[in-house]
Amino acid sequence: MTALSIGKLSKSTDVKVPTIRFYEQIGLLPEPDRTDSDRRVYGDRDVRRLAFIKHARQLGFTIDGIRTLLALSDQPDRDCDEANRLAQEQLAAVESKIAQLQALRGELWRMVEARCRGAAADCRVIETLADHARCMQDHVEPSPFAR
Amino acid sequence: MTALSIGKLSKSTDVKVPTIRFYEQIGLLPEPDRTDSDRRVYGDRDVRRLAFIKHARQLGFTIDGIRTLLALSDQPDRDCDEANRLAQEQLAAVESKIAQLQALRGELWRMVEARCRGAAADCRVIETLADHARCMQDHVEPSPFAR
DNA sequence: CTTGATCCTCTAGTCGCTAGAGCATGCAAG
DNA sequence: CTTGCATGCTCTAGCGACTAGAGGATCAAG
Repeated sequence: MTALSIGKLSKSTDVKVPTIRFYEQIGLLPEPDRTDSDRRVYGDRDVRRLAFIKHARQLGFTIDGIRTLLALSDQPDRDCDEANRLAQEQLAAVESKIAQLQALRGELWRMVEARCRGAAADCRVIETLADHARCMQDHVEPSPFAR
Repeated sequence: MTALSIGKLSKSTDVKVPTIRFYEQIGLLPEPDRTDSDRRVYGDRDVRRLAFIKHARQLGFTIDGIRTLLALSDQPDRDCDEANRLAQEQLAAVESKIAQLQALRGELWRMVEARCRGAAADCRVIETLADHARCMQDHVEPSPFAR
């Protein structure tokens, strides 16, 4: 059973030290034991939990979603419809975000392609931005997933 | 020359009233004239400027990028390398974001596909999240573009 | 004239961190 | 054993881009 300082935990999970403290503060990570001089001491459980959190964040789950997922995995006797549902939702959000970004990419392509070489007066980039009618696809609301 | 209240401007550009005031506060929109009773009065110029801003935001430009773009379009005698550069950057950011999201989508597909029907104890969703080794692609840093 | 919509300013909250101040400790080199 | 730097601690404030709410003034329709 390894005992890790916050710095070691940070290195072994690739999550920054202030972020770990932040996760503790908002209750995503349990309050760890402390040394005599008040330093946090972590164990393998914490490494696994933090890795879980990190992975879920990378997949775009919100902190709240992760909270649910963690509660689920902490009580493994419940059924996991909730987890499936969250994953589904996440997938739908990612897919709509992709679709939206592909539309934006199209428009940016046109802008970059038509780029001007002269004065900004008839700069295509600026003109395209100024005249929304130029763009063919409708833009979508920024998805709740973003970032 | 139409004179618009902030509410009319909001409706005609589909930008919320508080957002318009916020844009004024941070200097993206000029301070408009006021009526005797201190209400903001806008004109066509403002409609165009706000539409420009909205469009650029939808394309993912940051407020700072938009500030540059607006400065460029306000001084049309300058050349527009800067605008081209910004558009290029934006395109690159969007493309990398798409690639990243496609990787995430792949992983979420696998999670959703393998979804369990029993107890959370061996829930694939949770297990996948817990065991990062399961995922084939490396996750990328969230791009600066997101949202 | 009344009522409800719209407007005003100001402050604070959102999300998920990140940065900094101002200290206390731990550890290795000299 | 001292020096000095890395790491740790708590606390507060900041980021981007809004959004929400309080508490009040004004406008326009019926």
